Amino acid sequence: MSQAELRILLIEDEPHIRRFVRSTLEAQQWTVYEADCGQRGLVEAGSRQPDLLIVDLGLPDMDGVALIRDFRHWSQAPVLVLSARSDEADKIAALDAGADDYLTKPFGVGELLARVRALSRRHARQLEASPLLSFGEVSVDLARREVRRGGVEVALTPMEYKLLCALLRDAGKALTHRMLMQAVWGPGHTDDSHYLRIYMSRLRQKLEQDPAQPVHFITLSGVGYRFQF
Amino acid sequence: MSQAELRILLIEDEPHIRRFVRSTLEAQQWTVYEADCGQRGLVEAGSRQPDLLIVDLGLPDMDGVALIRDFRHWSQAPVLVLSARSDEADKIAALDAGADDYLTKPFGVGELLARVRALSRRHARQLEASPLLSFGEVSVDLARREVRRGGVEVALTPMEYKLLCALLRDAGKALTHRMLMQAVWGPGHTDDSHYLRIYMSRLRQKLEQDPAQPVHFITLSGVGYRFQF
DNA sequence: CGGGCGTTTACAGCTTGTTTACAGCAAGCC
DNA sequence: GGCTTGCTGTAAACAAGCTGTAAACGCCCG
Repeated sequence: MSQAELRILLIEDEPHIRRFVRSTLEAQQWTVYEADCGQRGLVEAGSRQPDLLIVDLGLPDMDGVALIRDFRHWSQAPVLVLSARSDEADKIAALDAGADDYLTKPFGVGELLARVRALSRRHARQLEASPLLSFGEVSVDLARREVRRGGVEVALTPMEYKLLCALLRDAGKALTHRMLMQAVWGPGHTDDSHYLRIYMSRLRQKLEQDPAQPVHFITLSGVGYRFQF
Repeated sequence: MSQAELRILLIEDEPHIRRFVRSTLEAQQWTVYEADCGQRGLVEAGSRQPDLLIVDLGLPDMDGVALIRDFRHWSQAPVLVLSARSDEADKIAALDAGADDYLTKPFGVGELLARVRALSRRHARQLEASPLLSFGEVSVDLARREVRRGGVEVALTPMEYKLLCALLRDAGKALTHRMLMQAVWGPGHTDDSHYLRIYMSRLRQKLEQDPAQPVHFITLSGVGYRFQF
C-alpha cells in the first residue's frame, strides 16, 4: 500500500485535540503537518502539498468553509472536516464547499483512522486509475487535459473541452440543448442553442473521422445530442 | 574532502558543553553556528541551512525529538543527537524521528569527530547519488537545489525555482493558474496570473531549447500550464 | 551605492468566444 | 411539385481577452 507515504495536514486550534489526532495518525507511519489557525493552514498547505487535509471548522481566525473553498481552488487532495457542530446545515455547507468527509466531535480513534484510510484509498484510486477515455481513434486524458487523435495531440479550446467533458460524463445518454448549454456556459444562456451547434460542429471537425457523417456525436433533432463511445 | 567547508548547527542549552563542542569542531576548520534552545535552533536551521545538525535532546523549551522531526520535514541534512539518557526507547524515538546518530554523554572528542565525519561522508554520498530529474538537455538535482543545462549550471532565482518545483512535482498533469500561483506565492495573489506568465517566460528562456516553441513548458490556453518531461 | 531580485508597466501578437451570414434538409401545406 | 418554415451544420470575420516578452522600477541586502 502507498499509505506509508501519506502526508497529512492537520488544521486544528485546540492543542489537546491536535496532539490526539497527530499521535493517532503518526502511529500509522503517516507524516503529519500542523497548523493552529486558518492562515497558517493555507500557507502550510501550499508549501507541504499534503495528500490529505484534516481541518477543524471552528478556527479562531477564519471561516472553515471559506478555507475549504479556497483550498479547493487549487488542490484536489481529499478534505476531512472535524467539527463540534452536528447540524445538518453545517455539514452540507462544508461538503458543498469541497470537503469529502465530516466527522463530529467527539470521535473515536477507530473511526478517524477508518475515514482517513477511506479518503486516501479514494485518492489513490483516482491517481492510479488510467484516466484514458477513448473512442474511435481518439483518446482523452482528463488529468493531463490532453486529447489525442491517432497519437497526435489535438488542441481544444476551453469551451470545446468543457463541452466534450459534459458529453463524456453522460456518455450514451440523451442530453438536451439546455443541459449542454448549462454545462458549458452555466445558468444563463440556456436558450440560444446556436452556440452549441457551432461548438458541436467544431468538435466533430476535430474529432470525428468524417464530420459530415458523425458516428460519436449524434444529433437528436429537436432535442439535443448524444455522445456514443 | 569537502569537509573543509562543513557548516554545523549546534543546538545545546548547557554553556560548557556548547563551548566544548564548538572548540572541538572549530579546530577542524569547520563553521559552527549555535542555538541555546529549540525555537532558536529551528530558526537558525532555516536561515543557515547547515550541512549537519547536532542537537541535545534535553532542551529546556521543547522536546528534542520533536525538533528533529520538524527539521526532517524540510531538510535532509544529517542529525546527530547528544543525550544524557541512554534508554533504548529514547534512542529509538530519536532515530525514528529522523536522527542519524545518537551519542550518550559523556563522550570523548575523538568519538564525536569520528561520528561527525561519518555522517558528513554518508551525506556526501547521498548527495552524489541524489536523483536527477532530467528533460531535454536540462537536469535538476532537487537535493542540491541545482539546475544544469548541457552540464552548465543555470542560476534560478528562488521564485523561478519554486515554480519549477511545483511543475516537476505534478509533471504531466494539467495545472491551473490558481494551483501554480498558490504553490509559488501562497494564499493571496491567486488571482493575478500575470506574475505567473512572466516567470514561466523566464523559465523558458533559461531552460527551453527554443523558448519561442516550448516543448516541456506547455501552455494550456485559458487554463494554465503543464510540464512535460 | 551597486547588484540582484521581485514587481510593475507597456506593448505586440495570437487565441478564443461571439457574431454574422449562408447553405442544406426534412416536413408540411397549398 | 413548388414553396414555406423551422431546424441544423459550416464558414468566415471581428472584437475582446489572453499570452509572451522586454524593459523599467523599487526594494532589500551586502
